[in-house]
Amino acid sequence: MAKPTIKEISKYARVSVSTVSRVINNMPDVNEETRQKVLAVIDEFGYVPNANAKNLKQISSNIICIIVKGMHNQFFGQIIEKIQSEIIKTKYIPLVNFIDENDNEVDAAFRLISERKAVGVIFLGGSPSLKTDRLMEIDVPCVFSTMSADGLSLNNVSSVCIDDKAAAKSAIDYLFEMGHKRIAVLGGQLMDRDSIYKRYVGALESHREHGIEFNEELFMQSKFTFEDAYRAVDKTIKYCNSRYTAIFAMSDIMAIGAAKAIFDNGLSVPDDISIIGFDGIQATSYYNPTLATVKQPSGEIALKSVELLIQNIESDMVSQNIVLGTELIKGNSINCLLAV
Amino acid sequence: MAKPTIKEISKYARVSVSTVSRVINNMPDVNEETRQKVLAVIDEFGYVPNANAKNLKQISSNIICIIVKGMHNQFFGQIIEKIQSEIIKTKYIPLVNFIDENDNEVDAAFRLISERKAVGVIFLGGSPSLKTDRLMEIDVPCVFSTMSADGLSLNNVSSVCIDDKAAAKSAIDYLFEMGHKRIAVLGGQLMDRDSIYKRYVGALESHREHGIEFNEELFMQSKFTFEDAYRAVDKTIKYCNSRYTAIFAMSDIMAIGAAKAIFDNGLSVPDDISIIGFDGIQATSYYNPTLATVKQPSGEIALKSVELLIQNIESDMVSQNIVLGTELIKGNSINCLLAV
DNA sequence: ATGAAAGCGCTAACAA
DNA sequence: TTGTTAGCGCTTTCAT
Repeated sequence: MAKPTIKEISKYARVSVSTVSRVINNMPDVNEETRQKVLAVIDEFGYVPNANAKNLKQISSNIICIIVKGMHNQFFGQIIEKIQSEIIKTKYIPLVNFIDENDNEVDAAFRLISERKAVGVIFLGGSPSLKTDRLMEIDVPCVFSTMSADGLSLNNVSSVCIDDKAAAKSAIDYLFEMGHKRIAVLGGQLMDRDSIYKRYVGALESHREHGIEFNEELFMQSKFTFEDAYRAVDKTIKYCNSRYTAIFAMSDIMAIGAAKAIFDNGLSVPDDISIIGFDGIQATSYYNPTLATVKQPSGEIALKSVELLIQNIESDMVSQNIVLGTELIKGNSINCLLAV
Repeated sequence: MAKPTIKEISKYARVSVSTVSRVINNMPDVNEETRQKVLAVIDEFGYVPNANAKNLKQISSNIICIIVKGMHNQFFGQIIEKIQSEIIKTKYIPLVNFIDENDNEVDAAFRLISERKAVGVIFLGGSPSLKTDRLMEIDVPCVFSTMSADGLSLNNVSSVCIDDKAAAKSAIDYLFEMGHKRIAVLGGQLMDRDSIYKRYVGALESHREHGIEFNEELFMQSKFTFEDAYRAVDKTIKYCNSRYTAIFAMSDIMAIGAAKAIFDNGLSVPDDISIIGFDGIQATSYYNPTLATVKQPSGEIALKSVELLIQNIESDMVSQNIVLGTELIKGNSINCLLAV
């Protein structure tokens, strides 16, 4: 038999379709003998229930969809893998969707919810928080992973992230501690994504606390890619008269692009310019020199995202914003400018 | 209205459900006026067809599933993204599934085909070719992406990959050209994955052609991770008496791990030990020094994989094994030992 | 504990 | 060109 249906199974097991349905759904009200008989037939014919029919009937599907925007880096890679594996342990089914940088992530979520009857959504990357009007219309729980939903006051949206401001501040604080005074910030478009702006504010705050005014010229805007970070840093080295002794990069990928630009200009990391990155991807530990970074607890972020989402799906919990701690990894990419 | 169905739309548009169905499926036999009217109502109510119902009815689903085993690297990341975006351009729907290193990828495919009625499968990573018996039972077209299915003689299985043997050989040839004689090979478990074995054979062949016998001691086994490659290389530097002047790593990730181990032992790349990697991920261009590598045409692999699969889904094509060319990227990680 | 039967939302004959 | 209708495979009342 090619693809047996529940009907066929019921025929061969000499029971009704409802009984077979009860067996495959582990209902308690089935005679043990009957259950065994049905199970045997299912096994014999290699029967697999048709998820489409099941979901059609049940209206909802226990699909959790994960919408990923911009997965150019291992940081997201790690998180996605972990999210998937955590979801699989439950009765839910992960559906990973990579969307283009130019696509609207909330629209994508909508589509999946309508089309596939997804029961929950995890957003990874992008800036769904800027699409509140559309987001509000989503009638299943959502979790922003690595991005804050604080202040959004949407009760279907929760978040698991770090304190971007504090994390960025700790990085700059460290640079100041090491005697740096002219610190460049390599980041994305401000306002564009919340976390980017917060990191920027953290950088400013650290400057203020150290009694140093941040020179706007030392902000280098770049996309979160190797090449764009390279380009940005290369340009300032070649053409700008604002000199700096350290760079705070808003991602490790950018930090690596920056480092390469420095090397290619015949300079050294950290002797000429120190660098600290952000995220804590594995590649930083294997770079030459080992890159300092602010490590996000990616495993924990993934785990909490899934837990929180499932909680929200199963009970009517209120929206929560979980903030996790970061860890400063010192590496060998920062020079101490203080006479010891 | 919460979630309008085709019925509701038909009611409000004052047409029958079949007409609505015709409109949403772009059938030609609909009066343009009627079509516009229906479209307007669909838009007004924000109607989205229920994919479950559609697939249930159609038995098949136009879902293409992509089974990814071990996505620890950007190489796969790039390919997945491209495969997704190519599939989206068609009428098919990508369903990405990451599976654990210990899970059986063919079983996973089976599940998706049965449960979701997937119409095609792309395998990325893992070693499905070792599971021919189970693979044979799959009744939808499959494509191995980056892995060869040559010699499998399963007519539902095609592949898009590079010539691993030739590619590895070209890397080692280049090392010989640069005057290296004692070349270490850093690779995975032989026999485990076809492509790994082929790369090994390519390495041997190059040695033979250059009249040099490959010293088995110079084969370092490692998983395809930074840390394991690091461990393997660190060990040989510290404890082995077999010295080498160059390493051929079977992946760029391994090459980076190897490089770091060399640096941490106070040696230099390329002055003490030269390195060439494999895959051609972006990180190699941004490493310090720029790493030599054998670049796989990842975009083309992704594109051809999708094209081939769809061809096989739509017409009854015979199984094909497409082999694409690689490019040797020279980088700065290889020292020339020849007196010039 | 089990069965009969009514749909879930959609497509695809077939009829008009 | 449009409408009517019979299922697709399953779950879930409601009887028994």
